Amino acid sequence: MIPSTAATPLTQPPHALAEAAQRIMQTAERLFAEHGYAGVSINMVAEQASVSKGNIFHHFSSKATLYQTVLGTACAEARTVVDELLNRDGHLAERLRHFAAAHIAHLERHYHLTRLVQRELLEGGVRRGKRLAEQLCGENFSRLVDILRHAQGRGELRAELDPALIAQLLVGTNIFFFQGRDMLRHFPDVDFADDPLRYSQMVVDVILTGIAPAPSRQGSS
Amino acid sequence: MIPSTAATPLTQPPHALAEAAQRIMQTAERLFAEHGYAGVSINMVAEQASVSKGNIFHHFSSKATLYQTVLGTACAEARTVVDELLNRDGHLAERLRHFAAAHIAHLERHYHLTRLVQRELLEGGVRRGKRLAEQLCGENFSRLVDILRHAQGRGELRAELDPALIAQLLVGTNIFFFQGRDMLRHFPDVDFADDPLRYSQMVVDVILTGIAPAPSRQGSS
DNA sequence: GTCTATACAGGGATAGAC
DNA sequence: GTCTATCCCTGTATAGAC
Repeated sequence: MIPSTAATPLTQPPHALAEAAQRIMQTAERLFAEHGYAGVSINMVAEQASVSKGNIFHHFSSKATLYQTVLGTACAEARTVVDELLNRDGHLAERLRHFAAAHIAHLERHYHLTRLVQRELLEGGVRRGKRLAEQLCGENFSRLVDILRHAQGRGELRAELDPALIAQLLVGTNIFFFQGRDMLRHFPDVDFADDPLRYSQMVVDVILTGIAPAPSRQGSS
Repeated sequence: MIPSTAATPLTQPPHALAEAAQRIMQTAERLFAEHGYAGVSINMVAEQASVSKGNIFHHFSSKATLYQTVLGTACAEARTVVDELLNRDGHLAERLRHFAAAHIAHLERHYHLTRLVQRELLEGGVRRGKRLAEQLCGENFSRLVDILRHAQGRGELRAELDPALIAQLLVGTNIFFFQGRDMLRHFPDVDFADDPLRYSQMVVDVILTGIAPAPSRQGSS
């Protein structure tokens, strides 16, 4: 259970942070992602960041503050990356393919952050879910929905579909890939567990055209 | 970090368990699901299950054993439920609709278990991922894949698609729904966060027919 | 089988020297 | 700004009474 440290702003640019503080944060990000909040001790962080325990409390007033700072800066980073890849035009199919590819690549590149967010979703409950919604994903999600809605206006997306659902589907399938990966590897039927990009392109393909055979439509890709 | 307690059999029918032990397990299931392994103390369990701390160690030799026993019996339960709903015939579309509805209802009914498995996926790493794959989901997943493969043979499913991917998509979207729910509630664009059944039916609809408008196809449903 | 008492380790956090 | 020493609490686990 993470005690709420008043209303610390979630986003906090790393301006002029002592190098020790940055090492602490990098280590903490990794450890929190791997073991969860309760599973990480300050001792662990101190050891692996090669700083003293007291030093951590000097930079971050408590364990909870450290956690929230880590989550916040990591979120800020994600926002800038995801932000730019929504600005792009062309036909919806191409844009979604590109988005999915860039998105899953980003998730893999920053897999510590990915796991951290997955954990936060799981542990955060409604209160911290709101925080995430407003400060991490809200903007990105809204833009994705907007794009889909406009495409719908142009007739590139079935009118009766909820754009928000499609957005959730696009993002969720990618995120969940990494969550199920360790299990998927052990399913003999699955051969895409080690190829995120291929996975995401296949998913987009299904989302675009469905699974039923459509003899009267030109094959995509 | 959960120490591995040798090779305890994961499935363990609750035959002739003292009622105290059952209370302990129920409480533990809930607490582990909510707070994760490291976030739960034996004191907490003892308190909320109204048994003494020592009594827990009498029934379960350690915290790790308690956790694995909880996970194991919960898994066994899930297996029997999911098992039966794959036996059903008719057109693929109808079967999948039925499956998705029953599946998401099951996940909601047993949401402690759902969260527990989500956590296990997240924290388990490759080793425990294998365990989950073999003992919890393996059978069910294989059967789902088989059904899809047969449907593919009958031409109800595009030939170039990987059945395992579709299976992962069906199951994953439902599981992820509950994970993202607390965040989804706060997105103004989202109105399905409180209606799992509707969500799952919309998802199946997309998976079946895709998002692109298809004037030349009869509407399903 | 169940509970009480207790040993022992490790956690978060603080005070104060350098 | 950084580290050492230390406090106090909580957690796991055991021994033994009922």
